[in-house]
Amino acid sequence: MARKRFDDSSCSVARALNEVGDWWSLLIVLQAMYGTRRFVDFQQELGIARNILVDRLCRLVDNDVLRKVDVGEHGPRFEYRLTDKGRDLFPVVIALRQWGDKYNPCPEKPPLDLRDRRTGQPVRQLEVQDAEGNPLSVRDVFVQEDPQDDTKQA
Amino acid sequence: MARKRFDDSSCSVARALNEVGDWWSLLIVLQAMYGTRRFVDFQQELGIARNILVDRLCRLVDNDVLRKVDVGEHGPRFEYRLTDKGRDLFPVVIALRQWGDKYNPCPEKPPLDLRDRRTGQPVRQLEVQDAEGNPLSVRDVFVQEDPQDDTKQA
DNA sequence: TAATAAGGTTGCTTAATGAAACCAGATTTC
DNA sequence: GAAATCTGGTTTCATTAAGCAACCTTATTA
Repeated sequence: MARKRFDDSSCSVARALNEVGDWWSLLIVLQAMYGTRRFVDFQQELGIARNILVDRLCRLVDNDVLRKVDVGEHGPRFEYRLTDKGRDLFPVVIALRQWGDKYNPCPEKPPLDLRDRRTGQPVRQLEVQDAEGNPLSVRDVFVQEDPQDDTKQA
Repeated sequence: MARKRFDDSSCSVARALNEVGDWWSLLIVLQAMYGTRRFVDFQQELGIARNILVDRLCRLVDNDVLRKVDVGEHGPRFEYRLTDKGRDLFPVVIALRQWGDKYNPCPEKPPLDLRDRRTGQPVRQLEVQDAEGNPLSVRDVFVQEDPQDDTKQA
């Protein structure tokens, strides 16, 4: 049967995964962050099947993560550009990258070295913080229960 | 054909997605962060098919994201608990949650209110920062090229 | 002794993935 | 000016994975 969707889930993580939680969407967003904008370039850099790429690009455009722009001087030529919503996936991608670098480093080459364009300094390790900026682990947080919230759902 | 895997990809994001990038794995990790540990509880709270749950739990255990513990006093009774590696997905989950809350809020109820257990203060918005703690956007960073790294791959 | 619970496994159906072929409009090349 | 090329797809088809429901085994409870 069809893959289950979470459009109406009360969990925002589930709803987020609904938009970018498949195998390709986040990688497409990542490529876009690297500067890729054209259909053929996504196809070649990711090695994704073309029909799947069409499907994912359309879905990302529908979900306002990418914007399809006709940049053709003579004849149609399209670019897929990140929207603000798409750019706001930056922390998600960085969090995944740092986790991957920590636990599944590539044996052959060092991890990609992301740096601040202005200072040349490396990007800081992401962490969940409290109001004062102190690091928080899973066990340090709780869900403030809402009186109206009768049932917890996925 | 089979879904493409990224085990050998040079991109750590791709390798990370290989482990937790399908529709269910991250939600299972999320549930585990909420405190769920038992097979039936995962099944009921997520509404996932049992065979798929078996598959995902096994994969997460294989990838050292979860640990399967026999807690049976008399007879087998199992718990699936987060490992350190699994707990380190906290920033990923929080980043996704904050993104989801910002762009796809649930119309009926307010977003889950995550708070610091110690102070009761809400969790701070995640952001990518430079060495001094200033926020960085996608456009503020670049990849420090490695001399040995001849080809960029997905 | 029967019923229930935990933790799966098996079979079946349907949906999604991937490869490759094809296609149409525009452009460059010969 | 005809042929080849590029871009951005669409179509077809074989394979795989997801979802559902039924079943199964061991252990506990009624």
